[in-house]
This record gives sequence, C-alpha cells and structure tokens, in this order.
Amino acid sequence: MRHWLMKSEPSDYCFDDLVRDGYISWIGVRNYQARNFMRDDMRVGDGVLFYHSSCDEPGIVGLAEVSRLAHPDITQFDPSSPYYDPKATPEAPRWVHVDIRPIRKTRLLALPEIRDCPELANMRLLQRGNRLSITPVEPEEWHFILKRLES
DNA sequence: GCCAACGTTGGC
DNA sequence: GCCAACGTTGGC
Repeated sequence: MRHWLMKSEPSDYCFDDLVRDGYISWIGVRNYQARNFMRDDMRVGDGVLFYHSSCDEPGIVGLAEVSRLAHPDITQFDPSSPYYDPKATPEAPRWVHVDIRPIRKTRLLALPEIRDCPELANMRLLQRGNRLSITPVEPEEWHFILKRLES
C-alpha cells in the first residue's frame, strides 16, 4: 500500500465537505504527472493525507483513502466544463481520476510545523518549486505524520 | 497582490 | 527540437 498527499483549496472543497459527502471524485486534474500517479500507482486502500492549500493556514487537515481506481474523467468531454479538453475523446480519454473517502478529520498539521520536522525534510511537498496537487508520501513520512497528529 | 517556479503552447 | 511567451500554482 502506498501513501499520498492530495491538495485541495478549502474554498473549493474542504475536508468537512468530504466527510459530508462520504466520498469525492477527484476530477479536474490536468497535469500529466499527477494523472500518472492516479492512473499507474494509486490503488484502492492507499492512504491519503488531505491538504488544504491556498488558504490562511495551509496544512494537513484529515486522513482519507483511495476508494476507487482511476477511471476516465468525464468533464474532459464536456464543452461547458472548465475542465474540457478538446483533444480528448471517449475513445482516447486523456484524463482520469480516482475517488477518495474520508477516514477521519485530524488536527491541523500546518505547513510551518511540517517544515520544522527534520524527519519530513525530504517530503515531496516541501521540495523547491513543487506545485503538484498529488504527491507520493514515503512510508516513514506517513508513519511520522500519523504519530505527530496524535500529539 | 506579488512573484518564483514550473508546465504548456505554438511558431519556427 | 528549440525556446519565448504565456498561464497556473501556491506561499507569503
């Protein structure tokens, strides 16, 4: 089982929304690296750190898990969608998404606190210029964060 | 609002 | 294939 960090802007969709909805289809990813993680590497049951970005207090706010394998993102075919991709066709879909479901809300593990942990210094999230909305989390990082969230 | 960093586009 | 221009991300 792998582990992931997934970013969402809470003004668009926050962890409480995920708890309310029971699951979310992670549509709208239009970056090839993030797509490839979903398509090639994400499996049902993989752990997910739910991260709030572009907000007052960026950081990890909850735990979730992958609940459905990657499948075509239908918004790519919809000319009225902001995620429309004229080069994608149902015969040759370009974009996929997984679903995730909530495990539990956690305390805020804020970005500055993450930065202050030497154990997390190599996190993909912290790497210079990283903008990926989906990044892998190493097992040691995952376990450290889970322990840290309890303190 | 600023701006660094990065990805994508498209002309050549 | 190169690369300038442009758009987006996301912390501050």
